Amino acid sequence: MLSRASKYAILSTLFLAEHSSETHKISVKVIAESIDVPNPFLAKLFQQLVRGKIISSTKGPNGGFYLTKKNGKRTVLDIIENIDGLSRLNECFLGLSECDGLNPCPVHFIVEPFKNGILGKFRDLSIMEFSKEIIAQGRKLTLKDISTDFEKK
Amino acid sequence: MLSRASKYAILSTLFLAEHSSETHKISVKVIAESIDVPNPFLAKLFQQLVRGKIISSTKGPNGGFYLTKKNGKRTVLDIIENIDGLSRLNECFLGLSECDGLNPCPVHFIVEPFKNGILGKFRDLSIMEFSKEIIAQGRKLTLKDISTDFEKK
DNA sequence: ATATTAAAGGACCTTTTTATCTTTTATTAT
DNA sequence: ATAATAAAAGATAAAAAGGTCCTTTAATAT
Ligand code: FES
Ligand code: FES
Repeated sequence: MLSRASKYAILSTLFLAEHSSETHKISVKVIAESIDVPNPFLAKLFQQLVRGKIISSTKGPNGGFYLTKKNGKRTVLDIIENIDGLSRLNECFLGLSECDGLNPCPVHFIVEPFKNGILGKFRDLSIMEFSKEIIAQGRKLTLKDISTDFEKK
Repeated sequence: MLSRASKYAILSTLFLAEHSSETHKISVKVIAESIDVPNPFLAKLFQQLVRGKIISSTKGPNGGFYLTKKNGKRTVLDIIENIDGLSRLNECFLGLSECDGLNPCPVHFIVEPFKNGILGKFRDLSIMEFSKEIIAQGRKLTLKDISTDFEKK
């Protein structure tokens, strides 16, 4: 449904929301390691997110990526739109050319409320609001296998 | 979430459920054209479904693919398992390594009931039951753009 | 028996997605 | 000014998914 690229972009942007600021920029390297995403691939994604004004960057020493207040008001849906385009979110679960009530596939009426739920959340909450929710719930958004953390302990 | 291959396989098997029988076998070509799926690609998928005993085939004149009574008792989930494996169905929507309540991603509690709904339907209904539902509702499961049908009219 | 038909099997090709590498450009601390 | 730093840009590569083609095998109608 979402490409890996989108997922990386979402998690990384939420990471910036939580850990960066205009006075504390973060390099791709740090982010890539924190959430366990391939470094140069993430760099590419970030370039595109910067062009889409979803995140911000500055070059040079103490440079890196960060969110401005304005950036924080963008939505997760903006990220998806920027990376994957919106069409992928609206695909029929079984591949029919149209996903709507006109010629619904056998699972359409299970899929539709889910889609609306996800879409609503991605569209109506800003990145910053989204992030606050995550912090409040004490979640760790990393692709690292958390079980390895337990072992290390 | 599902590969295109799985989707093709599901729609094609449901087509067999509706249109084939032990005395009326259908060739890949006919099916591929009916639901608008690439012919040789579908042939490969069917080979695999036959090996998985989800559909049946006979070679030679009047040969083709069909469902036995036993085949009809298999489930859509069997098809998915046979083509994609089950892991793809259980992936976290945002790519976290585990999708469960332990470290749920921000949309986990929207995703989970959906997954359960889909999974339940795919697991608890046999292919034949599934098909009857579709017939009762008068659905057309083809990948063809239906709007072109309107134009042709 | 033979020709015909349609699936099975295996090799191969294309496109898309994911990932990497190298060079250039901008920023800033010294 | 200069060196160091980090992103931008662009070219390339590897992997996965999707799709095609050709030869072999099995079934059957004649
Ligand atoms: S028509 Fe298939 S999910 Fe909507
Ligand atoms: S943890 Fe992300 S969907 Fe379940």
